[in-house]
Amino acid sequence: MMMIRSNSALKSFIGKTPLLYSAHTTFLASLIHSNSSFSSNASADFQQHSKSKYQKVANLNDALNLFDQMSQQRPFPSIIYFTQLLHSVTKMKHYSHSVDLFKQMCALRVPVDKFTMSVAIKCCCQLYRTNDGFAILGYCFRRCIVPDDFIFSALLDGLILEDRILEAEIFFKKLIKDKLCEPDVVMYSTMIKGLCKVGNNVIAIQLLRLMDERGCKPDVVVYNNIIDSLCKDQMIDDAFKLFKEMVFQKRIPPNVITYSSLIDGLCNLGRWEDASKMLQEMLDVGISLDVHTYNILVDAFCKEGKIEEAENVVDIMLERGIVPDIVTYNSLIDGYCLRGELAKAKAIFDSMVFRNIGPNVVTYSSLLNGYWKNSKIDEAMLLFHKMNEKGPKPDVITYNTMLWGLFRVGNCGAARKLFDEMRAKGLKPNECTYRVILEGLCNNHLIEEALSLFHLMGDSKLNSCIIVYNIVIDGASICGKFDIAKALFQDLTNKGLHPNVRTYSVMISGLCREGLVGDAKELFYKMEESGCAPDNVSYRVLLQGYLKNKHYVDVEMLLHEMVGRGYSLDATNVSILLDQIAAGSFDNTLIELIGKLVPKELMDGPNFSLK
DNA sequence: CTAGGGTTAG
Repeated sequence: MMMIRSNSALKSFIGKTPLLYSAHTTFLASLIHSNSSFSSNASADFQQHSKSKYQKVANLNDALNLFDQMSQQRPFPSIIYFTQLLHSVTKMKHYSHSVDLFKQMCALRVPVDKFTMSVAIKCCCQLYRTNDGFAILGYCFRRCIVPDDFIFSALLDGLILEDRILEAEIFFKKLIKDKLCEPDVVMYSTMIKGLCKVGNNVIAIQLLRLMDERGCKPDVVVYNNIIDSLCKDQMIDDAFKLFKEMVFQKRIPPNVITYSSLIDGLCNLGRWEDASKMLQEMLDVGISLDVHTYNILVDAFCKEGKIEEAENVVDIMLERGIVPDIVTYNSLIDGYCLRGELAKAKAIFDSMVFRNIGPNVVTYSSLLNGYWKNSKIDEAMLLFHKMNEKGPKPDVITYNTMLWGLFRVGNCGAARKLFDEMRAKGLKPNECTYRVILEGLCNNHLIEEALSLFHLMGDSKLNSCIIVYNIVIDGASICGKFDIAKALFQDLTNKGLHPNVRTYSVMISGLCREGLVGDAKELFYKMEESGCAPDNVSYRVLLQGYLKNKHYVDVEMLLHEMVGRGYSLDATNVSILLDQIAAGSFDNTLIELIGKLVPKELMDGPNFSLK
């Protein structure tokens, strides 16, 4: 059975590079040969028996009914039972109901204690209402309840959830300085998570060292936080350094999350063979893949366009008794969308209902994204309509997707309306929203509006972002306002921002568009000096500038450099070069040089017969 | 004696 599937997978790889093929196969092989993972639930069952009925409520309704009964008894049942019930509701993630029950308890004068407070604070924080959490902390002080690590951790976590990292840091330091508590491993881990969240891996590692020095031994969760963050930032070598430190120096056994993070990091870098090795290592040390790990693999295959492989992984999951969840199906939808197979994506979307998995906001957004990327305007509009009628509530990402699509088809008016609508619904546009709008306006030649929006952002985080600058600089330059582009380029350094490769490429392209080839060349060689090496795109842009401005003297040198760096030409370059060859502008040595720079994809095209 | 906190996937 498995062999047949592997063979069909094999077919899909014919024509691809052998390395990729074997890496994928090994990858699958290690999946196939791994042990089935039917873990014993004996201990869980045992624990079930010792649990009270307040801890075992199956759903929200039961919990609410039970609460009603309890609140009518006199005297009140033990606060322990109330708190257990509250905790059950919290574990079901019905945080707002939990807070509600807590409020009722207070109103009924049920003698709430530290444990109750702790659950209530936790719920406020998870609802992005950390300020309310702090209000309950004040209530604790008034009631002479001394808050403990649990309460402080919940508050710290809330600040981090709301991206209030600076406040989190101040709070954390204050706790230590005022000796309100000595942070334990969970609190350190939470603070470290926050630092990682804002990309401050270096400080996170410093805190890891500090906690060790202060006598709080880091555990696998602390390491996982940093390892995952490093993986997400594509700093996989650092991640492995930490991994080895954890395993060999600290003797902390990695868990399924450690491996999953590393495998995810490797897959995102396209390092299939290494990912495969890690998967094997994980199985060798006796850790089975869980639904998250499988989902990472499904997602990785989907992102590579290897849907057949992804489907194989799903089959393996099913065979092993691991039920694919909404994340699995969302990845598959993404994968089919990426390949332009919208009917397949829609089929999965529709099938989810039968599997008792209701499509969530991610599912809808993915399919919408697929429709827009493939120019299925009507389908996108219809699906969005359906979503508003009877689907999950669209979130910022949904709106960003819609805005992107509307701008792409040039419907700036509808985009405007939708933007107003999203704000009317109380959704806060994020950085991505502004990028989408700026780019949309620029691409539709509405540079004035883009600039006024850009200036409207003032000195916020939003326009102190190099990506945003790149968009506006490019937009201004495309719209013939190169003086503005130049001013913006100056402006960003004044703000202490560093131009990146893209910024330089955009500027070089702009200079060339203005016919200022000399300046373009100067900037091109300056960027390397500034520690920003030109990439393939920079070369292609400059070459295009040289050619379009008939600046032939530097072409040969540039081509040689491109060969040296292993770069290649794009379709535009090749097309102009072919014209020039036909016109006799280049001699034979140059034609040979060009031949080395034409990528295989372009060679196969019917328009290019360059040998 | 019974109760509470942190890690992976758009």
